[in-house]
Amino acid sequence: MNRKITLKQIAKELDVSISTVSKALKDSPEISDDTKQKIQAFAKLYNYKPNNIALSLKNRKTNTIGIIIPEIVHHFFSKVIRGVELVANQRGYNVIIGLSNESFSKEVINMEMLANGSIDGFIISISKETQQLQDYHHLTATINQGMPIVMFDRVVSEIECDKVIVNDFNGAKNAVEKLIENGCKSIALITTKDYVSVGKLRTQGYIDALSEHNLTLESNLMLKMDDTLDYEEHLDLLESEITQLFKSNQKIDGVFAVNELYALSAMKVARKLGLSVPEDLQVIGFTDGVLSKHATPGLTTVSQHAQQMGEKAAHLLIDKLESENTDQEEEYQTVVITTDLVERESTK
Amino acid sequence: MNRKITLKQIAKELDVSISTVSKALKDSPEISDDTKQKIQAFAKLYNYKPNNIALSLKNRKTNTIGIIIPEIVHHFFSKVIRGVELVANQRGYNVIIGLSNESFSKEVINMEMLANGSIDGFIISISKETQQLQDYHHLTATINQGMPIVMFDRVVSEIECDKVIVNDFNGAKNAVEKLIENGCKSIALITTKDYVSVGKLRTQGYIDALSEHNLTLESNLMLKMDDTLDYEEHLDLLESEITQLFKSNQKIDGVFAVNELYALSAMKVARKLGLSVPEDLQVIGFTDGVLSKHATPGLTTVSQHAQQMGEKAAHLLIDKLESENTDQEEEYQTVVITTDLVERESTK
DNA sequence: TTGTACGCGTTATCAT
DNA sequence: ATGATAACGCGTACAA
Repeated sequence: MNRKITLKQIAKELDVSISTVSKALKDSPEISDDTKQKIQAFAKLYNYKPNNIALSLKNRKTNTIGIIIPEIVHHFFSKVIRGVELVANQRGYNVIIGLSNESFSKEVINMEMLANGSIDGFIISISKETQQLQDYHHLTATINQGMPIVMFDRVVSEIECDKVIVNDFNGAKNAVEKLIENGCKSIALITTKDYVSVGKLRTQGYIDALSEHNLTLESNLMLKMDDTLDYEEHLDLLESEITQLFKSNQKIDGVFAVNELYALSAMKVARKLGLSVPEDLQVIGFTDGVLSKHATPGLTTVSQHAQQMGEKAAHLLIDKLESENTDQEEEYQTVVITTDLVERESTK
Repeated sequence: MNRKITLKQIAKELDVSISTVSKALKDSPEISDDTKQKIQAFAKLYNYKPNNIALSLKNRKTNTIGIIIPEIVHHFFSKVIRGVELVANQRGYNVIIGLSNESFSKEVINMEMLANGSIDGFIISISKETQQLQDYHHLTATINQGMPIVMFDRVVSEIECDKVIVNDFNGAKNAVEKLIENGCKSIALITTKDYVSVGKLRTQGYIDALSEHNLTLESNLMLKMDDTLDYEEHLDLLESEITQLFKSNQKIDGVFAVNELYALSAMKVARKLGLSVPEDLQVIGFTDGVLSKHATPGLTTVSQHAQQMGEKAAHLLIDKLESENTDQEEEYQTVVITTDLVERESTK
């Protein structure tokens, strides 16, 4: 068991001072070639590596970024993490994760835990509960401590910081316009309750698309699901509500859903009711998931480019961290990632 | 901008010594109630929290565990992470992630980066490339440094450490036996090349099940895919190979696949060839993914309980970390998580 | 050319 | 009851 070796131990072993060792290891011209060689050889032999914690303490910089997300078992978020990790690694940073599990208190606790020196900055997408409570004191507190934050996807206008979002409004609008172009006359919307920021924007895109094409907005074509239930419960309720929706509005020939699960459920219910997709009913979902690709028929989706969002968020954060010498110019930017419509078999 | 306050600053502000502040904040009986109150109130006001990095340095303990995985955009691994994070948080630890992206060198670099003081121990599932190269020096080096490792899923017998695995052999065997019970006479296997440890074990389970039930093992019913290609390429090749398999062996009435993608592809190809599942062909896949549940028909699977694996791995690691006072009794355990057969519509 | 001293923030031990 | 000091591991300004 060869515990990690320290400068001190090398110094003692070679009978020189600690600073001599330190300098020798970074090839300082102050040290004679002789001793340099001796020390470097010894260090190599014992595989010396400086201790990160000591460096962090000394430099007041951990080279670690924290990412706080509501859920990790979710394609969108895991892709974002991949993007963050990719860029972080390239630029010499580590990534530490905190899961809020959609809970406000876990989000707060997690952030406080990490903010006490463990990391240099946050990348965060807030929990549903936080969005409902509209309590952002933990975010402002963190920012006030001089720790930069980058928010992504679920973003809050009250907080001043860098943000990375998707053009939810336009993405949704384009999707609905696609349905209209494809001949749909009666398009249903399946969305979440309004407090979820992204759901709201996508709903607005749907509304605008309809009105711009002179289609009347019918409130009974808009299904708003409560997504605070657990998965199974949610799924059951979802299917019964969609069944209800289709049965009481037989003219429906298009569906726009704000996420993958809703879109898939719509297709499933359609099949049960004997409607064929895309002939009788065309479906588009907003998502970056795997299910769409493997569904039958393949689901046409609005792709969110999650990994790209993660990459951009990481760049923004690290840029801020590494320019923090020149403070005062508190210029925050909001980067909008453009969505793409990925056409599969659920549309004509 | 209220930067984080330190003991030193409090001491200066209240005109006492640093150690007085430190003691007062932990309610030491050495300090008079008067000063304690004063100091505690002040600390509360400025929201004092001890700096984690300083504590880590002093205690030589970071209370952080590192998890190294090949890929995060994968249901199995993200569920494992969720399990690890859950337990880690409960027990006062943070989690830092490193992605190897199935590359040996990235795995090594990541581990070295974290091993220099950033974390107390590792939870790891090694990359395919590492399995191929059979180079485990980074693992032994880490262990020799006194840093505990827990391996999960993709495990190596040459390395002595705690391990968490799934009963790949039995899970596969049970699945194939299920097919046999359901009347299948000619069961195909879709698996990976042999160097992937889990694929090997599952293949062995298939072989044993057949031989125990006196079914002859036919090598042309065993399709071994090379999974080092990229996703799209892999998928295309997969489908053509499966098509080939089905066409040249028309008697096939059952398929056991070592992962979700292979099973789904089998169903897809079957549909194209006009075979109906489960009437003409029954399919079971080894997986913990989302696709199975939402496939049509729903795919019967061998569930791996990924989250439970993560939880167990975290407990093992933390147990070891917190008992390390009493060394010498180097007792390592291998925990086997039992798989379940989740029956859906792809079997009778 | 090498070594000493200090500081990063904290706690524990040992004075006063 | 309070304070000074050392130590965790490192780097660097300054002294020898």
